[in-house]
Amino acid sequence: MQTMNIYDIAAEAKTSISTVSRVLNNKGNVNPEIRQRVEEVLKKYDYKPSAIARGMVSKTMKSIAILTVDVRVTHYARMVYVIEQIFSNEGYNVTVCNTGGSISECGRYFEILSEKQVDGIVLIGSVFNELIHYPEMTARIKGIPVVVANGQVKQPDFYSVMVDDMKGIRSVVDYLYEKGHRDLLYLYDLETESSRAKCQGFLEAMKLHDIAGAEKNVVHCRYGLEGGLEAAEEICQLGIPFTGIVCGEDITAIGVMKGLKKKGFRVPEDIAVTGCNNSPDSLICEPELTTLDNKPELLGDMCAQLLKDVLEGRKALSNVAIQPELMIRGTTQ
Amino acid sequence: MQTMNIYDIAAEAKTSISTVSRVLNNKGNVNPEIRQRVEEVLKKYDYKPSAIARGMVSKTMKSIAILTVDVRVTHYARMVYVIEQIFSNEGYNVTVCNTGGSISECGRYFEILSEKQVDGIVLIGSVFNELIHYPEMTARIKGIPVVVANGQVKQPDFYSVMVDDMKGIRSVVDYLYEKGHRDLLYLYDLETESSRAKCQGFLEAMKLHDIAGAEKNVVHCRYGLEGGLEAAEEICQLGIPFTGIVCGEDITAIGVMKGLKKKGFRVPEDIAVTGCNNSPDSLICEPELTTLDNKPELLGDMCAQLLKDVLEGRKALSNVAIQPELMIRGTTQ
DNA sequence: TTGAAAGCGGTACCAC
DNA sequence: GTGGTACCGCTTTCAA
Repeated sequence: MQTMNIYDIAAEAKTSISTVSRVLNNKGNVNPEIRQRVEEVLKKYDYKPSAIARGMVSKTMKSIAILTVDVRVTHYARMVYVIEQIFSNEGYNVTVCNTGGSISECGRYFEILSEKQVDGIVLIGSVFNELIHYPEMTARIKGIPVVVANGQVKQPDFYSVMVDDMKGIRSVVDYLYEKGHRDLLYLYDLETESSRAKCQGFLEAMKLHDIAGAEKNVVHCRYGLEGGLEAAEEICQLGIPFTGIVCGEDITAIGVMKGLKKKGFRVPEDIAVTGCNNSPDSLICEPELTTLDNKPELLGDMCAQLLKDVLEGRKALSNVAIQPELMIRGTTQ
Repeated sequence: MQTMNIYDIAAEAKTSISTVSRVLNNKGNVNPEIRQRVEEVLKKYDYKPSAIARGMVSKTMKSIAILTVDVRVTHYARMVYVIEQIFSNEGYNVTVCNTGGSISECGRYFEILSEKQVDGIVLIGSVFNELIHYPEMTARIKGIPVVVANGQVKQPDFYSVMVDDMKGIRSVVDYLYEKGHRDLLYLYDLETESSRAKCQGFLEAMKLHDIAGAEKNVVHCRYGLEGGLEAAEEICQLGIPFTGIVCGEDITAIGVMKGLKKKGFRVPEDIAVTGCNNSPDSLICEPELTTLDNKPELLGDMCAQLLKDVLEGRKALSNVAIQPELMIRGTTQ
């Protein structure tokens, strides 16, 4: 049994394809008797209309794409998950693209996605801010609505949901200040808009607390556990003139903590450590990590809703920024 | 400027759509002069052929789907990543579906995917073994090749790449035995084919070492950190008649370890703990977790290659099973 | 209420 | 080499 098309169904039900189409989509009036006949044939062959043929006329396959640096990063996966659930519920399918942070990879995806006429795109990660410098890339998806999660690309059809990273880190510093910490180090790894905002939040908070010279206390290291370990090494060479280390990422914070412990320092007794992301990792390490929850699920949800609004013609420009929330755990006291 | 189609291009280049199609696909011979003309028009309008229209005749949109319980689980995300990279390199796009482990969700996805005529499907996770009991579900994707990662569904068009979980756990027990352990507990959480194989591996290994009554030492707990903590509680109530705990999942192992430490037990001095998956988590916890590396990247790679083989008409039935490898770390001695 | 027919934007076959 | 044309499988308009 070859796979049936609408003509076969019409023939077997002794009617026209127009009528079959009508019962298929519940559109227009159909004589109950004929409808009955058609439905029987439909069932008999377990007929499924071709989404491709349908897409040919409707100009949409009901699909969206998510571009992310790497789904293996839990923080991104959490957003991908939420967005996928929301859109799959509406009959969309969600294609996932790992760009590795490379703009040219991103461009390659844009090309394919535009040929496949996806309905919308979600860009996860503030790396995609760079796109603003590559109009020849964004030109490839002209007309396709794009939602950037925690990033802004000021171009037509680009929308954003922001996370207030700056304020978030400020609240971390405020908290540490309250706890009596004055000598804080800020450790960042990735160099994205988001990490810059965090860094700025650190500096602003220090200034607000009248702590001078905080600029010297901003240090860069490689991303990840290894990066954190290396950073701990360096920090120890400075003789640890700090009572607290504020990190831009949980995993780096965890690495730093491991490194410090290896060197004989106690966390939090000798030195406090904080991370950012409220990742599952932060509950695995010991002590559990005080971290900034930037609510990836909420972010993903808001991105999905915003994109849906745009696709369905609503003009709901979400301007609210997500406010991270401090999760106080064992690495600070 | 409306988006151009092949007719517009042909008109502007003063030729026929056939010729445009030829230069587009580099098929057949085209007079260099005309080709030149066509290419100019193509460039001028930055023309992109519609993949949907193309799909209409070729019956494929060059897309595959990956079904997984939950991409937020790093172990799955690692496979998704690898498969996505391989297929996107070939011009495919990869849609990701989170079934939450529910067969009916899986069925819903099958329906959509079959309407969209994906070229192939990868099922990640041995939960999908259940499908064998739901022929009405698999009927929905009749004709679409499916590769199951570490699972087997004996039906036409279903292919498998297996991981030898049983042997893997056997090697864990062997190692612990060598280290002098005789009283081992096996802790499992999920109830999948894979977890059953692991459990069987445990029992077989114990039998091979002439340790009787191992069946009583198989305990179930909830999945995850919490589950592990609860399990530790229970185990402590047994008075810990064990010197080692073999776990089916890293995260559960980590939970158990945390729980035991809270109760004053030392790992590995008082009790050894092992996990399974060689997840990043296993490097975060302290001490670092001895764990079975079941090589998700390799598994993903092999699934992708197998699917490609099938799609491209090669009959490369991969029968080799992946052999997990023991990563010895700090939780055993 | 129904059906014929015109697209949708390509591919591929077949004359010329 | 080139162009006409018949599909691919639907939706939609328009007469009947």
